[in-house]
Amino acid sequence: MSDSLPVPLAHRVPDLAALELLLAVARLGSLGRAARELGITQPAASGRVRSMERLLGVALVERSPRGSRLTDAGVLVTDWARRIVEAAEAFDAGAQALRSRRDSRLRVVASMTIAEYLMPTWLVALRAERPGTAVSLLAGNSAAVAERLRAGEADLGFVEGLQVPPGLDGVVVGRDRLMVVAAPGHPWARRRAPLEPGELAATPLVLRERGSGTRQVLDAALAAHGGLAEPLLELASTTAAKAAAVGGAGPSVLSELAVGEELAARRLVEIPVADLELRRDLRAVWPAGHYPAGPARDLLGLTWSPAGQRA
Amino acid sequence: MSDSLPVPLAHRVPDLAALELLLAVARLGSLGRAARELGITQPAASGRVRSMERLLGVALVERSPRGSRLTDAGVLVTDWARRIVEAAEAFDAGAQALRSRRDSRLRVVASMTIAEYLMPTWLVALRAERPGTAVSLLAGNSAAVAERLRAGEADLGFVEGLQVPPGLDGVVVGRDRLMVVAAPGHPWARRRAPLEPGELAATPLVLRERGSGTRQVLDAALAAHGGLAEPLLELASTTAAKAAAVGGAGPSVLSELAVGEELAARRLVEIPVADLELRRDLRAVWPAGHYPAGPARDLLGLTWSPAGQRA
DNA sequence: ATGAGGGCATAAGCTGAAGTTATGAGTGAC
DNA sequence: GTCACTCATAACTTCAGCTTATGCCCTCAT
Repeated sequence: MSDSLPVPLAHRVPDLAALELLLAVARLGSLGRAARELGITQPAASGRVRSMERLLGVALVERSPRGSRLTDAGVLVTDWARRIVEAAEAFDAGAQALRSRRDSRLRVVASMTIAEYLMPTWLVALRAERPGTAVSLLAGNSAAVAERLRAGEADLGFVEGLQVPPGLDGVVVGRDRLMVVAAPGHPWARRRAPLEPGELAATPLVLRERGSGTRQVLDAALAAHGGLAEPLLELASTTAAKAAAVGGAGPSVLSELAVGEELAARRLVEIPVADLELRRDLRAVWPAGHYPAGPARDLLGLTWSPAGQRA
Repeated sequence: MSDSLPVPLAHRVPDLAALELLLAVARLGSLGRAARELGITQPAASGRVRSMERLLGVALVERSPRGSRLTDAGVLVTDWARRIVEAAEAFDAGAQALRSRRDSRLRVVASMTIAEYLMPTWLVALRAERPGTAVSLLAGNSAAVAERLRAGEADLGFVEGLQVPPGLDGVVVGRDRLMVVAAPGHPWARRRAPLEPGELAATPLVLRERGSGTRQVLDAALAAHGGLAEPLLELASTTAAKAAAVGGAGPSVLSELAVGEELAARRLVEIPVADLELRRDLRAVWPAGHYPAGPARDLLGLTWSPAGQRA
């Protein structure tokens, strides 16, 4: 009767190699071809799929002497697997940029929020379009971004802020909105009327520390409504603030980029606020007068229309 | 000079167990505590983190005699890792529902699109709110969903369609929009003026097969504009159509749910169309007169406000 | 018909990654 | 000074997963 620890996720989900193989089988229609593509032997591929089916308790692939097709369940599983693999690709692109510090053809500096939530996608896109461009990524606040660019230590920067830092030129590549969020159990989640700005300002919140971009925007927006109350908690990272809010510590104000997953899974709910503009621009920036060329221009081109603009 | 095969992703990205460990270290502030939480020994955790750092070529954790904190790079990597782990959790929730066919407390039938793109998130949310609810999931078209519900073989269904199937009651839980998409290199991607419906109707497209929900909506919307031209390709799954469009076979019309990732990464771009309503409702449905109770009601409650409504 | 080729499964053997236990060393609290 | 906590290192063990070698099944071309 061991009250055993919860089985870790890794023991219930096939590993990346297996998921990649499944995608290859779906695409190529044969275990053997998929095996060749991944550089393993056919029996290895056969075994991987079999152990994956055993793990999941569902038949995924219909084998026949003329090839293999996905079963109905296999189609679903493969689509879900694709999500994991895509997240892994983004991870890889980001990690590679963290590693290649020096001698990169493109040196990027970005604010934390952008580096966390947007950069991996951009890097994947860049890799697809210009394979072999070595990118290095550094994260820091707006001042640090500006500093590095002016010192010639970076080719392209990204900041979220109210205006372009002095000495730099830039273009808006997207917008971000701060949202008031709370755990679904919080009283605010059951309100019918939107929150009044004054109410928000007067309530102790879970916030990032003073000096963060998020905090600055919020301070500015609430200055006209009596100013921000003393925070309930002051945390050093977006993730920590999010975790505190999910855990029910109190309402928080976070970037919509940061809470997409939490909203979708209902771990947080958005609290509408009346008449409060919490948008901020996301900008690509570079040293004044030096419009990006080469790889920097390639990356800039990728950031113009996608994701961020939808809101 | 072996022109070696590309190194598979799995060799460049740490495995799930390592990523989970990293998240635990970030949360708990100590390798040992994280190890205990995952049911392994401290040296094992220490080794896992070390090999992860070796793989990525970046220091992730700052060890000290009183605990461990993430480095700057570690914070970024951890946030990227969280995405992978969340995708894996969704995968697991979905897979578990595929497995437990019989003797489940909640039997769900859903259309393919909903099962693929929305159900995993809902299941994760349900698991968080009502742990231990055994769910079984079956996917099929609208007619099959209705059939199972009427036969009492399922407790709750989800369909995307223009109206509620006969014999069922339902509520709208979200909306979906079909989008015209093309590879970034396609001439339509460089248009300035939006596409005219007549133009769209007259162009051979990459489409799902006749009978799919997507195809029906498109047929109906273009009936007034001369009807759909003979398709360029007719494919059996959304994924196949998406892959063909990404590969440049031609423009396609797909659910916004299906193409989020591709748009963000610029593998596809949306082509605006003038004056064409391609929305469709996503509905939860149940046998007429039998409003869901128990676990079915719990799940229904989760689907009401999140994701789908934003558009 | 019959052989070639592609597809998959099984069996036997090997290897290495990753776990365990056991231990030591640094740091801070009391 | 000792206890309680951290983490690192070393030696040993185990087992998952690979490879090679084979065999069967099916289809298609000769």
